[in-house]
Amino acid sequence: MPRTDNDALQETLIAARRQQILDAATKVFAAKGFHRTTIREIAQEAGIADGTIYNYFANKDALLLGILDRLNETGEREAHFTQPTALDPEHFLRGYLQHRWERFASTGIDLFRVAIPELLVNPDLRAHYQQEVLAPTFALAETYLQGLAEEGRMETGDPCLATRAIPALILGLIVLRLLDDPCLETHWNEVP
Amino acid sequence: MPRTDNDALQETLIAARRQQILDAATKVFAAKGFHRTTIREIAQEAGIADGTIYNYFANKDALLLGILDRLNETGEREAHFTQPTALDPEHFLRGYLQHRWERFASTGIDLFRVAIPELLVNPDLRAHYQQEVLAPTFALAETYLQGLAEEGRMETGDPCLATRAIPALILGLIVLRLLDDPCLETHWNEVP
Amino acid sequence: MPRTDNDALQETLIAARRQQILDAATKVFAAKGFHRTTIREIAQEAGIADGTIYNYFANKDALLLGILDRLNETGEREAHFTQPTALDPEHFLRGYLQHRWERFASTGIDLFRVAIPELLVNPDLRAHYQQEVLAPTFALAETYLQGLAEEGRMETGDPCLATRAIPALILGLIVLRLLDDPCLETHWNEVP
Amino acid sequence: MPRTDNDALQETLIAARRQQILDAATKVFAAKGFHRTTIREIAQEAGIADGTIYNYFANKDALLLGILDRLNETGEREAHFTQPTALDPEHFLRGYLQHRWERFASTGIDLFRVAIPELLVNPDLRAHYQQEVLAPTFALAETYLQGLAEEGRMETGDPCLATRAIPALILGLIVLRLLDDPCLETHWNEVP
DNA sequence: CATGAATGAGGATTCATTCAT
DNA sequence: TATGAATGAATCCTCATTCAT
Repeated sequence: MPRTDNDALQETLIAARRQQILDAATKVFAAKGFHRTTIREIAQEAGIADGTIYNYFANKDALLLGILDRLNETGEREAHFTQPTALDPEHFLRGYLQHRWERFASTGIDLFRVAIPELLVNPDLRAHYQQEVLAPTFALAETYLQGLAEEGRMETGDPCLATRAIPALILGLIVLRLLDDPCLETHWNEVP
Repeated sequence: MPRTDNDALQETLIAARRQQILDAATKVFAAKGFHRTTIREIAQEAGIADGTIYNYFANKDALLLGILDRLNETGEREAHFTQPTALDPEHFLRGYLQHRWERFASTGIDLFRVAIPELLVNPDLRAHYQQEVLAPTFALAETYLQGLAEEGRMETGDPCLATRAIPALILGLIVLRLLDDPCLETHWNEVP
Repeated sequence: MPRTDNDALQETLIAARRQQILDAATKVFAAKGFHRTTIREIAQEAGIADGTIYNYFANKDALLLGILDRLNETGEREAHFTQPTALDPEHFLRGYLQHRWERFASTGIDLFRVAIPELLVNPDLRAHYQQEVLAPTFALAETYLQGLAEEGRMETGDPCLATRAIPALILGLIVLRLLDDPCLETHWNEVP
Repeated sequence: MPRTDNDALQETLIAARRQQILDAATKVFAAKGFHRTTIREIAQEAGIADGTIYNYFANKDALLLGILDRLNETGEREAHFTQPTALDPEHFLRGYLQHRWERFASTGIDLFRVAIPELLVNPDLRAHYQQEVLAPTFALAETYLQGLAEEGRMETGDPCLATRAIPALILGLIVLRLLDDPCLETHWNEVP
């Protein structure tokens, strides 16, 4: 099946090039901010020509969207919540946090530095992210919490605020860390 | 002493004009982001000419610094921590939070939308803010906590992380709120 | 009335600057064609900075529109047709042609070199010009012709085609001239 | 002679491919104008890859030249003028016009839309066309007219201008038509 | 001090052309 | 020959900043 093989190879190459570009973009965006970064800088970081970027992304904004999509684990996340209801809540939470933490703490922190500023400031991006990522995630979490509450395994409060507390704490720590808080930089791994 | 009177009047006028410009800048920055906002837009919002802004601020960045300085309550804050050691910790904390909350929840949230993005991304600004605001504040808080711990009124843990927890939670909630989380928008006032 | 005076002066200055820019644009467009002309070249020809052009015209296309508007004499033209019905048609036609000829032959030929190419090729521009200039002009001419026909002073044919014949001839001569026909260049003034 | 056969076949294929490309180019140029048309659009219209075009034409300008050459009937035309001197001028003219008309009215009008704009604006192209096509054609026509004049079969005037009149009229009508004159669109076939 | 026209450096984006496969 | 990804020069336009009035 030469056609199929070729197509598959093509897609692999294209995906690889896209990743290469997004890696470069993430690095430079994180260092200088979205707006202060020029396409040329990204291209140089990626070791390609300016124009090549536009063979893979429609424009500079699309680079940001591509980066944000890397934060999307919505699909994966679902699995986490539905699997292990058997465990007691505390253990589950601890395990869940551990997982998220490792993921973000290591590779993801630069993604945050890139994503948060633009999300706060760009309404379109914000709406997109809210719909595609945050809303579904919190919906899942609320469902999960309600399940626990009905089983009496957890004190009920406002499920809405309850669900937000932990992510907010994490998010806040991340932001503080990104603000160069020296204490958090030192103790980052003890946080969980 | 007419000179002095005039000078005083002058300074008042200058300060007023600066506030007028910063108000306009905050409003537009919050709506469109720092980089997407033009000096002209700020001038129009303030009802003055473009060039006039440069009579009060050296450049566009200085507007941001001016806005950030409004977040500075370091001086005030010191008073809070030193005053009421007598009260029991929980009450104090609750009262302190209430105060901070009201302040930020109302007028301050837009300031955050302006400040956070640039702080995350602009190293100079970040260093400035870290030194001038965050470090002293946390230092005070740690001192306060240690005082409590020594008096045995509070379980000791890592003072560094402990101090960060509450601000991080608040910060995280603010960021989530700024991400248009519908739940937080609705329940914003019940958060504390 | 200082306000009024100032405003009037302002408008004069603005109009003058616009003319200055359009003059430069016409010259360079005619020499190199719309697309091969850069904004920088126009600015240099006009002796101003690149950006200044954008204080007076929204974009490069607007320069073209501005130039086309100079071809608009629709309002004036109306006067021509309504005035002198008394004269016999041949004299009128001759006089009318003479007038148009002098106008275009001298200053206007470059305008044509600029306008025709883009009109032929840019549908939006074409629609605009057809509606604003050509249609009204021909409508007037047809009305005029019909008046003559009813008075029996002229043989009737297809008024539509009849009206087009003379302008088409002129237009064709202009185009041939613009194609560097040596004969027409030599005898240009004898054409009428 | 296999070599020769192959070569002939090759040339046929090459010519066919060139025509295919020029057809596509004419279509897209006429719709969007030379400068607004990209090589990619032409390639897509022709159903081939971008690069393939460069195996048949040196560059984008060469496409235009190729299209213009299709307007060249100089060789053919010569035949027309030399053949039928016997007929009386009016009949000849009428027949000649009819022929030219049918040719241009049907397939050629798009060629004009492509050619005229660039001819007006591109000096090199203009010189080329003037020398190769217009000058010889008019020379022939003038010779023909002079022949008629000498035979006394036609009133003499300025032969130069006389020769230009009819082509100019046709050209003008074509341009008016290309400007979307509704009357001419309707009555196009009655024009001659 | 206020104004706003002028400036021109800077940057995103396009696209003709090349060339390795 | 055909392909189409890569290239990078070229250009329109924006906008922070200046300065004469």
